[in-house]
Amino acid sequence: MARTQPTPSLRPTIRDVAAQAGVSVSSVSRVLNREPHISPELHARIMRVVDRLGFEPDSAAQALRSRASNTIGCMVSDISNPLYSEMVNAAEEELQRAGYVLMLGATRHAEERETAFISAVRRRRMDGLLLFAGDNTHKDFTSALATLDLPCVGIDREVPGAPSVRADHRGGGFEVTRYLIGLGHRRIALLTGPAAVLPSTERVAGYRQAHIEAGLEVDLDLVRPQVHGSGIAFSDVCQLLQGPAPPTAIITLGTHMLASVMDALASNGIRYPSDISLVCIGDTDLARHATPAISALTWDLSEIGRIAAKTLLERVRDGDQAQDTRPIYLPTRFILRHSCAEPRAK
Amino acid sequence: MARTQPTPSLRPTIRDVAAQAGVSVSSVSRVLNREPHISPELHARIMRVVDRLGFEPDSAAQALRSRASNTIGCMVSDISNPLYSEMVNAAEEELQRAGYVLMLGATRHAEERETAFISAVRRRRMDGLLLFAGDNTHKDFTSALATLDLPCVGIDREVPGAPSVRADHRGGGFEVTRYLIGLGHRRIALLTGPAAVLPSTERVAGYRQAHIEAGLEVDLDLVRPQVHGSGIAFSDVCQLLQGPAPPTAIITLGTHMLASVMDALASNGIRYPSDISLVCIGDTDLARHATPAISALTWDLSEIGRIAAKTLLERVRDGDQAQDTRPIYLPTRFILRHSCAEPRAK
DNA sequence: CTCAATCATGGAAACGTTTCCAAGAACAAC
DNA sequence: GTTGTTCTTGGAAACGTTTCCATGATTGAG
Repeated sequence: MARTQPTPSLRPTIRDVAAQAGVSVSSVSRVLNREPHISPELHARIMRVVDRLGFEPDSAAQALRSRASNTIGCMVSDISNPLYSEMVNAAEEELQRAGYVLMLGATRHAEERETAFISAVRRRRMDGLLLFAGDNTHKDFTSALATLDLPCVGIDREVPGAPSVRADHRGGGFEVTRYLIGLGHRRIALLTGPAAVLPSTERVAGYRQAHIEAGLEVDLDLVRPQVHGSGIAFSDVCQLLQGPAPPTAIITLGTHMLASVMDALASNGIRYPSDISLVCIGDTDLARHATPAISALTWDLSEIGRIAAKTLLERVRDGDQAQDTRPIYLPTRFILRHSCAEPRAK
Repeated sequence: MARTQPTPSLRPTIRDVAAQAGVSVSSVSRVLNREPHISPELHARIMRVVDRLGFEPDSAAQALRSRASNTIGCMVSDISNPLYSEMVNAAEEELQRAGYVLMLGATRHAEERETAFISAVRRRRMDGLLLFAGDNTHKDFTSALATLDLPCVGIDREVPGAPSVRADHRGGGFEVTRYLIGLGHRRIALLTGPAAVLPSTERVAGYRQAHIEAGLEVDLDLVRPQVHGSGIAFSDVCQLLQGPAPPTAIITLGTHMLASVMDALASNGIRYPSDISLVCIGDTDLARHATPAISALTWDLSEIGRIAAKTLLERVRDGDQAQDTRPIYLPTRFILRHSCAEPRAK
């Protein structure tokens, strides 16, 4: 954090441009900001000098004076998760096109890093905030966020007073569960993310709903929210398989988790679809190319990222009048492959 | 870009703190910046007010005055590529720990977006720049970069005057090729990224070297640099397989490309390892869990990201004296699985 | 022809920090 | 007791923009 003594800048300032063009500083500013009431001659004269000098206005000075930094914050728990990186990628493209730069804050699920990022957002005068799925029980974070008073958009996350863009995880969970129930399964394990994260909450809700509609009880022991990382699913699956009433079907996340579920099946000598049915949430190369190929629930990640970015930009531009905070839902799609069958007769 | 009229800030400024504590503004600044020669009483009095008011210094003003933004730029072609997102993730962690924020610029392989990002780096007074692998024939970008005069670190990329952190792609390419040659293969296809990107260049060099050491000719028709995206590998593989002298082994990138190579094999009725041998570069869930499992070349992505970030931070802190620009190499590791065999006797 | 409105520009005051400079107090050395 | 140092603090000038206000030149309505 050691600050060094400022050296005289080598870069031309707006004053240099004004001097060389023989006009006032405010005229240069007006030309650069495309304000009305400027004569063509003045415009041409100034732009010539701007080009010749290669003048680029200083963002810090602009932000200081005008209170806008052309910067959007992006808070995500784990950018190395392909689900997130694909959404971030699409969002960044949209923001870049509009002249904004994306500031990335990876929280790694730690609330202190979430609140720290909020502080950075405020100090840096970011113009908007993209909030990706995260633990909604973090109270300190929620209250820090509330003090922010900044255009926000939630992605697979509820944000008080802000719109959100979400895949229909509840509907997806429902559809997959209903499909498995329809095949005759009665003990369906659900391996999903941490319970306090919206997609998981919704997924479990869909799962329950499917059971209720079929008149079945839900055995909560079969619902296994996984802490982050890939190691845990393995032992959970082993435990379920070796328990007194093992599941006949497993629904699991496609990213990270699917691989360790497959490992667990293999090390217990269990094969799909004959011994157990398998569905994964979030399509992956692995799901597509495993043998047999694995049925998967999928949705358009890029589209979510794009819509979120566009929605946020609208709010940034319109200021406070944008009060439509209804969530935007994107459908999921169930891709049937060859990983499911009727359960074995007992 | 429409700027609104600045409203009187609700947030306390350093002046408010000074007034409430009954001290001068410069004293507050000194306390906040941990400068020496401050009496404990003054320190306590100021910090009390800082805490009570929840004062957070404004980054724009700091950047304007001190010419440091505590911001690191990160230029990457495609953040949705798991190879990159994992490195970025590790780098971000390191930077965050040091109090820096990462500004992401995804170029999507377009030179205009590369130069635009350089401009953003300058305008925003970023303190350093992480440059991920990209097309090294982009002259406009190279010259724009040269004018920047900022601490940089290349990742799987050469940057004039700056150190770089790289996996030993040449060694990896050599090792894999030698292994396949050792099995008896004489026609080994190499599907890699665009030729002008360092890892591909190096990989091809290793591939050639292995051929030369074995006294074999290199058939350049077998070396297929792929343009970005996954579609192309499919047709390239089909073309090779259906050609007059099809390869008996394929080396392909693990990310994106492996899946379409497998598709191409399947649709030509060709099975590995019996009909053809297969190795992928960059380990993935798919490589691990395909049947048979696919031998893969791997390396430590997180470590690369961490080292790059640390190296950059050193350079940012030390200013210009850090003149060691030797590349830092990380080893690759070849994981033998069951996707290779001796070529069929003709 | 007058008076007001609009246009086109310039001057200067912000924005919120850091840092230079000055100055008094305390302290040490002679 | 004088004379330098070193501490400790305050005042004020930057940093590079945007934007308010002022001013003279046009224009238009009556």
